[in-house]
Amino acid sequence: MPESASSTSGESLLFLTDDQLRKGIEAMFFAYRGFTADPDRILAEKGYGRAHHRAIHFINRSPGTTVNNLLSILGVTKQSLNRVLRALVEDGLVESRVGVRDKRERHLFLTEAGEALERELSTAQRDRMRAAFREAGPEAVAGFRQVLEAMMDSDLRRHYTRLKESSG
Amino acid sequence: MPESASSTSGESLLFLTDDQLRKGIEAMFFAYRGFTADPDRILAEKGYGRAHHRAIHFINRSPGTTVNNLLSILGVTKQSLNRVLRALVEDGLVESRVGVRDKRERHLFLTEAGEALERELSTAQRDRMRAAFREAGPEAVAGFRQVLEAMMDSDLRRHYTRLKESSG
DNA sequence: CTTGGAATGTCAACAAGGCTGACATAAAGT
DNA sequence: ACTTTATGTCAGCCTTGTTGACATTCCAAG
Repeated sequence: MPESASSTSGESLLFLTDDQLRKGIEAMFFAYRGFTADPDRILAEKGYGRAHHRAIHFINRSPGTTVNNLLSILGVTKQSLNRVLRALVEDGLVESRVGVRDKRERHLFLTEAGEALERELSTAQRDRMRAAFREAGPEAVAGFRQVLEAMMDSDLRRHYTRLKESSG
Repeated sequence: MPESASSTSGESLLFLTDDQLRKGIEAMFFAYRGFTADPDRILAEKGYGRAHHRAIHFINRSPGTTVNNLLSILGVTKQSLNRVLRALVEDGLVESRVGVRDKRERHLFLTEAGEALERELSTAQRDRMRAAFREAGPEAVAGFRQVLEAMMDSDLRRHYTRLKESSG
């Protein structure tokens, strides 16, 4: 039986009790389902999955990015990403250009059609996020972001921070 | 081009700009990876996956729950859950008892071994959550929970609230 | 009481998207 | 030129989602 946080210093660390932590864990679980629900529906209609969404999202955020860079952001193997990218290229949503300086690299761009899908997906996801933000208020949103950032692995936080600062 | 929140009323709704929403979305994505990373490592060692973790977690939370109840919490098909439960029962982590009143139902319990694994997993996950909570502070944690609750689908929020109130 | 439908859980087969291993090509170092 | 390194592709496996078919149990209508 873990008896950790309950018996620490003295200055009201009640928010660190196992019970509070468990609530945080369950909140994370249920909220993530809501977070992905709307894009998932759109993707299913078009025969894509969450993996395609992630690729589209980050290509849109960093047009011209290489496959390798995308890999380190997404944290999957290149073989896995390759399958998804191949489908997107075949369907004309993503363009893959061989590198000029280094011909081993492929630079990735969304086509017009790819941008259209990206807008559809991100609009749906933003609508949900906006409703949640509005309901909770700006103070809560600041706390939300602080906790999430503290929960990231440090190498992922690097990616997050870089993206956050570009056009933020 | 979505031009939503930027042009709303007048009282400092800057936290609802598309850019702020995008940061929230990316924070959710990267944080969830951290959230699952530690249990995933433990599970992989033992030949289990995230699906097993979810089943173990909620059986521990509601001992004697039925398969059907678990289904509505987890949001997967009974066939999918059944595969996972079968493995856990075969490995002696979960006990499945035929219902007394209604023999169609199976009531689920963790065995000693199941409880041991549950503790190992939840301790790892709580450690991460505790570090994040401590770093962010109690105010941030309150906001974190508010936003997550607002992001849930209403039927999932029902489950969350019921669990939250039991032993909370 | 029996019989037909609803609820519950199980088995089989398939698809998406992770994974590792083997390999092709291009660049870079010796 | 030749090996080493980086990058991307192809093949095949595993987990965990999915639907479809089915067995059992319960319950309500006849």
